[in-house]
Amino acid sequence: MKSTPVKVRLTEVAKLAKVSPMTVSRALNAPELLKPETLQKVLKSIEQSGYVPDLNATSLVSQKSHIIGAIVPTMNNAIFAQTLLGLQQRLDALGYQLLLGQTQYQLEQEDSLVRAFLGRRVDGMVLTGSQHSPLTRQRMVASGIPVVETWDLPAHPIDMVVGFSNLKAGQAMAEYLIQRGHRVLGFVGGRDGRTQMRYRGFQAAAKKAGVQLHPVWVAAGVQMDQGRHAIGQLIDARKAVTAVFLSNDALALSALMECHRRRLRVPQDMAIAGFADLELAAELEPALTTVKVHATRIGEVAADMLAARLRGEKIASPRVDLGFEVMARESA
Amino acid sequence: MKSTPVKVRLTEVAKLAKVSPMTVSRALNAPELLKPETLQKVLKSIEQSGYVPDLNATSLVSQKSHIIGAIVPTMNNAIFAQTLLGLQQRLDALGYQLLLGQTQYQLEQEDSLVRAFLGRRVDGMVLTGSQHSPLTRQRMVASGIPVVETWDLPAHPIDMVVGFSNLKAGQAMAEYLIQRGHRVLGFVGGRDGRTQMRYRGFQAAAKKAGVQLHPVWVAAGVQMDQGRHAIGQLIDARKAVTAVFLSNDALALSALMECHRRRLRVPQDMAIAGFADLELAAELEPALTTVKVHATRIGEVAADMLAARLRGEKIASPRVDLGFEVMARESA
DNA sequence: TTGTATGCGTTATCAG
DNA sequence: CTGATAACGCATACAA
Repeated sequence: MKSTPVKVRLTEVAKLAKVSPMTVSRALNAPELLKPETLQKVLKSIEQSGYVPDLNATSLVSQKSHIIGAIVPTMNNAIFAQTLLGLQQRLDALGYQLLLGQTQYQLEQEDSLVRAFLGRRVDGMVLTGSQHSPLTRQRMVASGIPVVETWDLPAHPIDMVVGFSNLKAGQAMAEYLIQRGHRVLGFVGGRDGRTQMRYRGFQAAAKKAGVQLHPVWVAAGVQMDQGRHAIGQLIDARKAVTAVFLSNDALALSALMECHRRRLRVPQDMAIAGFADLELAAELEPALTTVKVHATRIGEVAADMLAARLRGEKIASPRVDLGFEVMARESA
Repeated sequence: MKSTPVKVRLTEVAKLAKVSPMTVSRALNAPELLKPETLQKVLKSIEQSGYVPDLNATSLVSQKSHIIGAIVPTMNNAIFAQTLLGLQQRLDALGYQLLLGQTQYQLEQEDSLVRAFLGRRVDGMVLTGSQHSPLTRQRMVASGIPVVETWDLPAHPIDMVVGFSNLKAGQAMAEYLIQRGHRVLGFVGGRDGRTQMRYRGFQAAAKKAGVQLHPVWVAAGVQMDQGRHAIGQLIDARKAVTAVFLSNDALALSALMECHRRRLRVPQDMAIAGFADLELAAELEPALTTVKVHATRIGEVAADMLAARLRGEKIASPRVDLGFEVMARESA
């Protein structure tokens, strides 16, 4: 049961307090300019009427929406959820709101989201990755708003970047596995750009060490159970693979469990490594060796970069490399 | 490197096409009213200028923002991420955008988010759970916009509801475990309202069957490793607990792994049950017995309810019970 | 210290 | 079929 909604504007409050609309506006935005008594009077009227300023109108006149748009492939992946968590928390503290879009790994989706967000006159944008359609790039540049690309360190960013080198991360994991004595490696990952970069790094290190490498490709925006199937495939192929790097921890979990099921000892019979260092990585038995990537921090830094730019500050570095860390645990 | 952003409005496009601003507006919103030639001319100018309509202005005059606000405890929990996934996908199809907020399980946060969203003149709201401060309830009712509460089936909803009975879900799991022969049960969960309801149902069923119950309370917005600690506590207490129900799958995973670590066989020495049926539940070894709750569907239904209401349709049922399902797998 | 006029970028409405 | 005018709710700039 809802009461008839009475739309209350500045004018209504003004009448109630017997002042001009401008005085009400000032009570909210520059209270120090008002005589204490009038301020009290106005605040009381605001309270009584339940007035909530219309931010659309404010945005229209101030030319600032105080909204940041963010686009992720999917939030149904803990790793992007973490970045969004950091982003949202920081934005909240900075007085910005978050408009969210998901592409489900479809590039066209990004185009239409970018357009919609620009229509909303977002003050800034956060994009995931560095692979965008020419149209998206063009729109972003033409808009003139600050843009942060995340999860990567492209050579030619649209504007600002916070991330890490997926190439080096893949390389580091290969080197770690090789140093642990493995001579036949497996790789399992999707077809998205960041995973491809990890593979290239992994491959380069394998080649350099003269080590064999067997990749298995799964669909982007993967179902977790692809991990199980992919490692099953590698095992059944009898290529003598002794260590597999899966491009995210969810896949790695699935693969690890498949090894248990097949009574393979991890890491003795098969070493398993993941990517992301989700919370679950440390919980697994054996604990998962993986690459930690500071997902939450990426979101926080993105928010800070945008905010600094919106305050008109010069950004010390428009390219922040947060690095990564190989978390050597039990599984590899 | 950014080019100087040229703000292009309706007027600019109109000048370019040598028509009035209204004609441009019509080219976008009611093209059938225009003479084909003028339409072509205008569309060309729009294209050339890269014009993107300012939706803030549109919202101001139309009194419709085409934005839906959603508030979740945290998106760093796969289960809410799933609901958001469903919500966002459906909203996108319906032409609405998603403004997102997280409370981190803090009630005051909800108040301030609701206020901010109302200021943005969202067309509708999606809330998580049914426990809200009086202020939030009051604001929601006073706003007159459609509101959907999710993940619960409160007796006195603010407006519309989609969810399931947490009480019955808890009860069903207890009955399942009891039927499997367990006589001393453990429960691990947080202090949030929905978990409390699950506990009440679990407790009621235990009592009815004359079965012992040992609860362990962990912090809301729990860290996953609380699962490990909690079950360790139950085991060390030597209360002869043979089955533990953890209020989410993440906790259950952690508990399950702790059992492996202690060389307890699951389910023979200790049965483990979770809640949510996250993707990982089926992947675990042994596969996790849990309660499936249709998280994605909750988001979809919420979107549909809002959209129907915003189209002015009568909602057949403002209370949708999506139910749940005990997924009997190997762990219990 | 407070009030008045004006405009932000669009669309509803009414004329032509 | 197209254009002129007046709003939408607020804040900037100036006046009093």
